[in-house]
Amino acid sequence: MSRYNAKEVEEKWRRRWDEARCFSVQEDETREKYYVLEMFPYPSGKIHMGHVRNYTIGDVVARYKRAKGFNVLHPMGWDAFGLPAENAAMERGIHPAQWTYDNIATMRAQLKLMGLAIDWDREIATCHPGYYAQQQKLFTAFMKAGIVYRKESSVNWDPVDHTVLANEQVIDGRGWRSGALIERRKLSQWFFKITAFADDLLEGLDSLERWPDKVRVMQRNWIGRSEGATVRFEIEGREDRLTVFTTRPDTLFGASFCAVSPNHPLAAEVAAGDPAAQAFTEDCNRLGTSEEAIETAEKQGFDTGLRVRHPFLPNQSLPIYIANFVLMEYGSGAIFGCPAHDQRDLDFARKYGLPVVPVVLPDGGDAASFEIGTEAYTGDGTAINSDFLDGLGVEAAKRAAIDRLVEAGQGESTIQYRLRDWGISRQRYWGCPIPVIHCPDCGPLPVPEDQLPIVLPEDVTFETPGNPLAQHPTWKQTTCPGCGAAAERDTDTMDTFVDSSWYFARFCSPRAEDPMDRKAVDYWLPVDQYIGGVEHAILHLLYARFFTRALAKVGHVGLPEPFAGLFTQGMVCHETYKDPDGKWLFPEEVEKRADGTAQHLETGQPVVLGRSESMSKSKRNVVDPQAIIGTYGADTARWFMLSDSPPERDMEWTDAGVEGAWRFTQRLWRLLTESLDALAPKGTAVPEALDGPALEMRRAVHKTVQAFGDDLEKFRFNRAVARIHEIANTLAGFKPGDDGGRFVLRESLELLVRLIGPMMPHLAEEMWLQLGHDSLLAETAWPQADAALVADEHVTLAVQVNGKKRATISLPVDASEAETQELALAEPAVQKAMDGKPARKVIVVKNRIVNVVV
RNA sequence: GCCCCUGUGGCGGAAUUGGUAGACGCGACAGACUCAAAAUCUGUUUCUCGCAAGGGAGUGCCUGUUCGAGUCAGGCCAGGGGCACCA
Repeated sequence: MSRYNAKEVEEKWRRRWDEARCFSVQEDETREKYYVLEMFPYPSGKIHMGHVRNYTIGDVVARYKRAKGFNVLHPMGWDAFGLPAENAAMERGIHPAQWTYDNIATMRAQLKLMGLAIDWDREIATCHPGYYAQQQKLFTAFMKAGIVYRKESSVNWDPVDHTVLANEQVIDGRGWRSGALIERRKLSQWFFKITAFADDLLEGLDSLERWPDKVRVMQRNWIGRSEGATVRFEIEGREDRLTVFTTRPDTLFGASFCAVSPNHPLAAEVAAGDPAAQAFTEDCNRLGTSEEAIETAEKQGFDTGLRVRHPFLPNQSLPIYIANFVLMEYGSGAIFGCPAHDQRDLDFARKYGLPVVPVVLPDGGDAASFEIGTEAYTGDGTAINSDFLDGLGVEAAKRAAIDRLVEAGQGESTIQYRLRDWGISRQRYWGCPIPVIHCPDCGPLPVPEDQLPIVLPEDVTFETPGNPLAQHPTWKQTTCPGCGAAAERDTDTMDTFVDSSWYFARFCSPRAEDPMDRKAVDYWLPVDQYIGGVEHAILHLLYARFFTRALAKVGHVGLPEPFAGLFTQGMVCHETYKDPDGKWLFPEEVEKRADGTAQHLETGQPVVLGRSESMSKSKRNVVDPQAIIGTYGADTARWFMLSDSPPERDMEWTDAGVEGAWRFTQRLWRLLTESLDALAPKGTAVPEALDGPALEMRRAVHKTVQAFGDDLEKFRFNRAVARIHEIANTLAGFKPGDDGGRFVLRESLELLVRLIGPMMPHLAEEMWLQLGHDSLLAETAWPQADAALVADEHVTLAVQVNGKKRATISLPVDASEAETQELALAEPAVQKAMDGKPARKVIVVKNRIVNVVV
């Protein structure tokens, strides 16, 4: 028989699966469901190796669970809104919709080449009105439920492009596209009240047992819950008070100043009457929020001349500064400074000559001599110099201080979060329009449901900078749903993270007239296994968790957590190449030599080999999946993706590795074709007596079936692959002598084919056909190992003398300790190592090991 | 600065969770087949001493717990990731 022709065979089976509609699913209350989902792709143009890895892993899970009898939902869609489409429009004059749908068509075709077990009937694209119309309904429902609100906030404003930029789009204080100096501007924007769910999102993490710890830790830190106290300082000579949040109310007696953010109302008030203060706050704001600016900026303050009264010491007062390191966004935008026990406060106090009074004594320290030098003491200890707190530990002192604050009406215990509400307004075209009408009299009102959807106008221009929606001559003009007067639409669109915060729910009923069909989501949700890159560990996954809670609140779903299981796969890396001028080169431009050096294929110039890095267009270290699939077939690409590296770790893409995978597919095919003449007929019963090599072979295969299943359950695909190699090696050396042997050969091959089905589905189907089956392997149940064959009859165990292996012995499973010991001591090598000395102790661990201590 | 993860052959990685370290693959070397090449097949491949039989060392480093440590504990070192003026 000829070599395996991947191209022909793969095409054939993809057609068969399509024709049989294998992967279309419906709700079926009589069957247990399993929802596998990989993070849907952004249609950037072409699929990359990261997609191949992601969807291969998901497809193995989907096909395996299907074979196990689950009703498997495995859908695909497109995260299709976003800025790159607008950039393409500006650069090449293509309409964003055109660009996006073209890319989707290309990428869909590429994904189909992979042979994924996907229900394509459920395909969705977030840029399609059928999707974002539903999202607008959700927005208005959230508005009514009080989960959405409008607030003025300061944003990064690009004065050249007339747009708001995300922090990541501001580089060294300049817009990434325009290069213009970014201004801070106040804009009214829509916010999702994610902070209302902060505690619930935090607690929910504990229930996510099938999530990586790493992701849970990252989310926990991001939410950043801090317990502490609010203190309301009386301001001398005024009626109002200065509200401050602190996690260390126990250090109040060490307070030597208060400070407010340059954006604090009090700072604004002072600045209004004092040009020097005005100049200072403006200076602070100019520095902006870029990381480097923060890193290098010195602590600076401006004394307002105002003073607050100490809450526990009526005769003492503290100065109020405006300080550049106090954030308006966290707490109340004001702090009290205790220099002795906070490094930042200490730096500030030293600079402005403020007192440094230690109020926490480290354990074992001496109160009389304890002094603070250049380092604040932030550890545990006992309160000193603190009146009624003296002698208490930090925790007890915190409680006592809070009790006293409450008694005096000057504060209370408070919980603060680092998490901030989610601003979703974007001044861009290619996104979901925010369904709100602004009326001069009635204010902002949700668009009534019967007027939804608000569809994006197609006739927009990208020639002038700014938001095309705002510039459209007529689109925004409408009437107020409240009073009927002329009013304007909100011209902002939603952050694209909103689109991806509920798509998994839409997949349950992708064509429903409402955002979702409650019966369908109740059946399918939660996603049993979600798979994607760890780069989404915080934002996307947190937003989706928040969104699900919000959906529950408005009655669309009945559960808080969208993803019961999460798997974060590693990246695909490749060596990097540079020519002598330092220009990056594509792998296909480089020829590697046997001696480890490399040269440029066309010019013959030497090539500098760089370290392996995550594949990226900018470093050109990319390999095109379509080319690989064209050369070797999808099964080979899938197999290589699963080999060697554990899926959670970064993997290295190498030519040698792919070729190895390709050789193995050929080897499997040869193994089958060369065995066909020696097989027992299909359906032959298990022979009554099997012994010798045939029995050994049969045992080995059944053990593989058992172990392979365990590996898949635990996402240990690389070990599962290794087991297939092992059993293929064993099978290649197996010679079926008699009818028993012929039976075992058939059984072994059939089991092998069924195991590789989820990983190399096309090859497996073809082999299944060659083995004489007319049913689809995709519709065949997962094999069950025979428990009697999996259990060992004999074990080999090591014999150690003083912890050093000296021999191995073989004996029946569960042999008695006495028997084991006797056999172990009888080994010549053991006797030699004991050197004539008597055994002081012999440790026998049944079926494991013997250790002789002399 | 704070939090988290990872260190095993030339390389990717296994190791029944405290019990035979290096499965499986890649690469390399030797051989078979071939006019030749490719493909395929058979060996060898942690380091080290030795012709061999056989010994010794070995999972980033140090200390400990244990009959026994890649695995557990403590302390270092190195690499990676996340957060970061968060009061």
